[in-house]
Amino acid sequence: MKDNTVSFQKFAKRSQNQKIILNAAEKVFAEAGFAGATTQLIADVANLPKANVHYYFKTKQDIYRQVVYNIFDIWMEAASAFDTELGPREALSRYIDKKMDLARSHPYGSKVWASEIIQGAPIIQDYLEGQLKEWSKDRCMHIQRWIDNGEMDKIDPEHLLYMIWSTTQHYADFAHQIETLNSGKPFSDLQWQTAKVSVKTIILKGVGLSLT
Amino acid sequence: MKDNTVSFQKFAKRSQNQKIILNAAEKVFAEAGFAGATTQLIADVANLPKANVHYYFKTKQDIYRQVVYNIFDIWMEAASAFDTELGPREALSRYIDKKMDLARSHPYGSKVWASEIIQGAPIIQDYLEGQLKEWSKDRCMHIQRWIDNGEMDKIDPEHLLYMIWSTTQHYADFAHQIETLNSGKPFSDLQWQTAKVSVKTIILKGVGLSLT
DNA sequence: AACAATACTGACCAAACGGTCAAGTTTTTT
DNA sequence: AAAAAACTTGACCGTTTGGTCAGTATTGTT
Repeated sequence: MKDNTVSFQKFAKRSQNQKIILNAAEKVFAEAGFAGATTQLIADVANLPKANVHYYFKTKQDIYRQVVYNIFDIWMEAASAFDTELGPREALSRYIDKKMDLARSHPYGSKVWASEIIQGAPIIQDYLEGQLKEWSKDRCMHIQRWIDNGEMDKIDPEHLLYMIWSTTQHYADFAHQIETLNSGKPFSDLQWQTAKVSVKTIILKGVGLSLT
Repeated sequence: MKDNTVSFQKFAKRSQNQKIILNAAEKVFAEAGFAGATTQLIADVANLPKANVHYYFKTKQDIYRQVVYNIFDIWMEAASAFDTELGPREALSRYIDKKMDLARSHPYGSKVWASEIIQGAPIIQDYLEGQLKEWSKDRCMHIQRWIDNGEMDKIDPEHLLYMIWSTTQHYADFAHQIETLNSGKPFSDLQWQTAKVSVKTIILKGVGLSLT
């Protein structure tokens, strides 16, 4: 009983501080890029001395690596919302919903991901070639099947995926631009809802599916 | 006659070297981000000594500023392809075409632009609030008019613009990811054409317009 | 040919950075 | 209670970076 408690607390402390650091780092990496992010700034945002940050993570790259891995995990979890057993309308609709929710709830993560890819995926390349490629191929295959079944228009599945990715992530990555064009104000609940509906309407109709 | 030649050559030399530096810088900024780009690396890519780079540009920020301004100009030039006098189908179709061409011909510029916005537009904010906002408002107004005229579906014009921006720019900004999913090979001419057609087909049909 | 203006460059420097470390404190185990 | 393990931190250090500068070479002007 006592042992369990102790062990748990030990684990909790370490894990908790790492989480604080990673959250701070995600924000700093998103706003400054990998090179522009300083360990000092990450420490400041985490409200810890710099040396303490280095106690939990050996190098800046290690922090960055962990941040990117976490993002990839969240992305892959959302990817499972693309449930091909539901049929094209429901599957695509739910997937877009999930990705829009993610754009709103994890804007920093999305930005870090975007920067990582823009700069040639120096860290995450393995995952792109592995899990992401596998997932994409599988989903493209199912989309093609729907097309062959006459359930939707003849569209190159690959480009449909890219359109969903780009459009949804745009609301996170380019949030600053969107906010500027929105009189400097972040989207309201209603505006997010409108965005969601607009995206789903255009894409679903665009591939020959109705919304309802 | 002689004066003209001399003046021209003087001008040409300065302007030519600046162009070499800016081209190198665009690539370096795209691949490393602002902070990760070193003046030494820019100089190496431009095949010049670092001190020579600083002879033409006082600071790294000055180079970056110029690169971003140039990109904005190119973007605004493409924006004029959105000719509202043509009617929705032609206007949107040509605009998408132009943006896809730009994604292919100026991938570095697009990446620098994306990074600048992701990081909060520290340099280009004035232009976002000025020219870009004006342009967007004007185009949204015209789209709304088309909708009111029954020429296309009732879609929030703002989100239609975002979809076009994000989808087209995705082919530049996420080119590395796309290439990875394409067996590590860059898009062929045919694949670019397929991409163009796919994007136009989905978006145009998605807002109630046919391609032909 | 003499002069002036522009172009070029190696050597240098202060500042900032990632990372280390020794000396401490707190927590856990025995 | 005392030993061990984990955590915390200010001070420090080698390296890298943006930027300078003095001196040279080249080009243009008179």
